[in-house]
Amino acid sequence: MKIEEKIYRKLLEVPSGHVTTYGDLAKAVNLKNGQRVVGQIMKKNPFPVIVPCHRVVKSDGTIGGYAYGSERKKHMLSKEGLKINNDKISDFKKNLFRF
DNA sequence: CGTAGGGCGAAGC
DNA sequence: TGCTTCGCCCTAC
Repeated sequence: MKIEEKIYRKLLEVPSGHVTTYGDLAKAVNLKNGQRVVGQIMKKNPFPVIVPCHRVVKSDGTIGGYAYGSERKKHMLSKEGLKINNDKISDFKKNLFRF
């Protein structure tokens, strides 16, 4: 199975209102330092509607990038119940989903 | 098949 | 505490 498929699968396990990080997601699919790959895959995301790529943030809790604009990403996250402070998630660790 | 690059990360200044 | 640099793995070209 391709690495990207695993990533999508894992990402789908993240419930609304929760987020994960690029690094954690990478580890979840057996990639030690695959953070960049995850980002790459998200960007190339063939199922943008199915896969909630906006629930993936950086390890420090900042929003990070988004193929359709980080603003959109922030908005969606806040709509899911997350509190965003400027570009960071206030209670990020609290809402962080662990596999 | 080789090279560049990425929605990052951790360490260094 | 905030910015810069280097490194990492995988995919796409």
